[in-house]
Amino acid sequence: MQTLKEEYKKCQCKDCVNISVPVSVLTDQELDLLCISTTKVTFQRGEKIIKQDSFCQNIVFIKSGIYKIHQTGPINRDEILKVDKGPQFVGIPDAFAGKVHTYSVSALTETIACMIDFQGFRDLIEKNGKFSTEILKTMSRTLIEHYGNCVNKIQKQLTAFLADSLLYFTDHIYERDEFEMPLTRKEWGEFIGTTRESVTKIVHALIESEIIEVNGRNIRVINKDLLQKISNTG
DNA sequence: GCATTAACCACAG
DNA sequence: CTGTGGTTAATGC
Repeated sequence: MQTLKEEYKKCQCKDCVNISVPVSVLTDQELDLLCISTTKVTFQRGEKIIKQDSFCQNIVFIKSGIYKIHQTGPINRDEILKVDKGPQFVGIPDAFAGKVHTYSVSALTETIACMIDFQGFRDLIEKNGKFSTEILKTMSRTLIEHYGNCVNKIQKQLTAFLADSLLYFTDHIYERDEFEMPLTRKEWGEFIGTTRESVTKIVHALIESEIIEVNGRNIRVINKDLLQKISNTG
């Protein structure tokens, strides 16, 4: 019987440095429930955290690391729907919508993920209204983001949308103007809905215009104002 | 018509 | 995995 007690002792959710807003409103008892339902796993770049078309058993809290959410479409082509970094929940919509994952989540850098058993998670949703509200808030935010992103993608020309992606990496992901692009050219193309060849060509045009400097995976934005302008003017 | 945008293809580091 | 160049199709003056 020491097992259960040990489990409780080992519970780290309470002291997690990446604790999310929803989890911060849980009671001690509920935190224990969360811990029992959670297993921490580390993923290397390229490894799938959630696999499209697989049985949906848990939702995932990305503790740290950069990941992509991607879906294989009807013509066997992968489209990257979102790139983001922890801390963040992923996979919640699938878990509540059906039994099967409709998209994959893969690590782009080393990623620490907390795999949370769906039953346990659902118990918390049903038990704690404040927790549910916070989860609903984060889900709403990402949904609105997706709407905006979708319209951008359709209306903007490629150069503008690629500029968007650069600004997304500098301002949101890395919060600095020089960074190491976690996507290959092919993935970058999948991210903005184009081919790797087009990415190469546009990137070169931006280098020519002295808007960015590129050294392999290393990218440095040197004229953000102009980049912003390109992003705005379709 | 002519120019621009971007996909597709093939070949080469 | 990337870069390059040629070709092709669609769209817009």
